Amino acid sequence: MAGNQSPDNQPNKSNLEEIRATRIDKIGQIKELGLNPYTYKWEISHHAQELQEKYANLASGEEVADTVSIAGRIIARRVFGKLAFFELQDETGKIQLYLEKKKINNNMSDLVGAFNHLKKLSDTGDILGVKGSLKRTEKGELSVYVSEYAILTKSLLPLPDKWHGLTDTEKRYRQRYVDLIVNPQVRQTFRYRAQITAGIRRYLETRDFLEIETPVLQSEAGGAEARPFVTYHNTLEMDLYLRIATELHLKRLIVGGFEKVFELGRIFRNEGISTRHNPEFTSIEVYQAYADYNDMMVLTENLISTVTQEVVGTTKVNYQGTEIDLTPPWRRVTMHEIVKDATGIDFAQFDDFATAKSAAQDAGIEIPEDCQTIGKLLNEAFEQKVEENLIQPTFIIDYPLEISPLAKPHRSKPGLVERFELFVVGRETANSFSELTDPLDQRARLEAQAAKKAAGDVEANDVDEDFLAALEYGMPPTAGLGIGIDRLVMLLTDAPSIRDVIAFPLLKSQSVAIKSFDYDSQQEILKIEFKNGSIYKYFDVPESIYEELKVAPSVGKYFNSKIRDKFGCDREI
RNA sequence: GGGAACGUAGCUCAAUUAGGCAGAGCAAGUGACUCUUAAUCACUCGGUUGUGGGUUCGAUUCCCACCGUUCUCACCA
Repeated sequence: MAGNQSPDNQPNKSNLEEIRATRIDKIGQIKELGLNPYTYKWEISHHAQELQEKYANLASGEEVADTVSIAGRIIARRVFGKLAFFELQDETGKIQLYLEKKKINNNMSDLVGAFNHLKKLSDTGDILGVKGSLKRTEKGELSVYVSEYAILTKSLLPLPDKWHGLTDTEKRYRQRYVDLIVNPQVRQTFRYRAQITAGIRRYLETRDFLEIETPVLQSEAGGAEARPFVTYHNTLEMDLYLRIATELHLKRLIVGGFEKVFELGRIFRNEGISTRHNPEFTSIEVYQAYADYNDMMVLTENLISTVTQEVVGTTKVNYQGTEIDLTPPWRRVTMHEIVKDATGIDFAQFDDFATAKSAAQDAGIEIPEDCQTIGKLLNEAFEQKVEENLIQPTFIIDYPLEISPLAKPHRSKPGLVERFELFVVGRETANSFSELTDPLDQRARLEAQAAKKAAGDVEANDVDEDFLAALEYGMPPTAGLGIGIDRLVMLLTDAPSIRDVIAFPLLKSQSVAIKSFDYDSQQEILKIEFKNGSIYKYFDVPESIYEELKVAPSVGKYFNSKIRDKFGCDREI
């Protein structure tokens, strides 16, 4: 019974492959016992957190007869001869399992040696279901006093260090599932994120806003200045763009007669990646007919502070060591005023660009090539001297017209539009305007954009004629609002990087490691052996490709660009 | 795209200053153990030091290229 076999059957190694092999061997042993290592169902009566709360007052050493059934992942094992303590983690938290040989064997008489099988065949990482009563151990740890168990899913790969966890940033992002298993605060971040988006939707829906989905694939990518992703529809034989904003379609819905619409969804911009930018990100755009940007400021304050109160429990949040007070009302200041405060320059006083430019230069503002109007100069001054200092929530209002092609001219300030942006912790977090409803004015502005595109500006758009047609049917006075959801979630979850609030952020694909390759010139087959041991055959590969591969400075880079996904292939091993 | 830093066992980290046998803890394996909770004790296994070159008697360490990550600048939200 002790099973002391000859020493030749266990290689006794412990690198990853051997750990995996050992666990696969345990799968066989589980099956030999007539059990399934990948079961179908487990009836759960409670979650860990629920039990911790319900039995918080159970005294050390006490037991209660209540039977419970829970399931989760084994994250720690402390095994004695006839007794074992496991830590089980479910979505809500952790609870200890008190596993006693006598009790388990008595209750699981159908499985001879049930306790020993658990000891031998389970590993940290396995998904386990248990039934039992509640007991607080003599040392004070609330535990499920297990009478019955089942290994629900056998895990083949070892978990990261139980004490240090997983800290390697790259692995955390690439293998988020592991990150989620071992870092409870990461689960909490995504729980918050879900609550925030749900809270936003609830807030708007109770105020009679309708969420209407608009196309992600568009023949014109408009509504913002950004470089789009391009894709191709085979049957229609046309290029399509992934949307860079939801604006132009939501406005069509306003034309159609809806008075309050919004869409919370994914936007795609083919631009740089940073701690504040991901190529796909989530925005919400809200449009309300018969309202203006003043109404949107109130909506923004109330929406964000309400959701923050609901999710975080307060409207004062700590972001990277700074307390951010989201209690409304928020500071409102015009762009002209705040730039004047920061630089001493009143850009409203200038009549000609040259004077304004020299004043700006004197104030230490760097002026890029394409900055050739007073409005753009003002915006440069704002971005360089003001933006990063706007820590507490601040509405910057009344923007220059030339940087706001979809906004309505200001009702009393020439050259400006009725627009605001919300800044928190130095970041643009929301953008809103009284929407431009004049189709002729809109056409002129879009045509100016199209001219920029024709001149080579990759962020400018062509004229969306259908959108202009919609405006020509007549759009009621409307205010629009866009909020960057990822940045809002960062703020509310104290996340330093946007990647911390995106479950699966975009990373570069890891390079293929090629061990060797050879070529059959008769059949035009290129055979490539990878370092992970797999061998692929690529078909119909011209000899020239093979010759180039041989002399390529980086085999992996050449493979990625010229061979991978370009030729048909079969996996041999 | 530019700049800086980093990449060592499944995980967390040493060794690099000044080139000289790559080392721990956790995890894993075997055995003991009925109150542990980073369990303990004994024994054991685990490495092409990101990849490819170069310098050298000798490279984890120095040099070059490449791959990837992080931060940052640019672009942008």
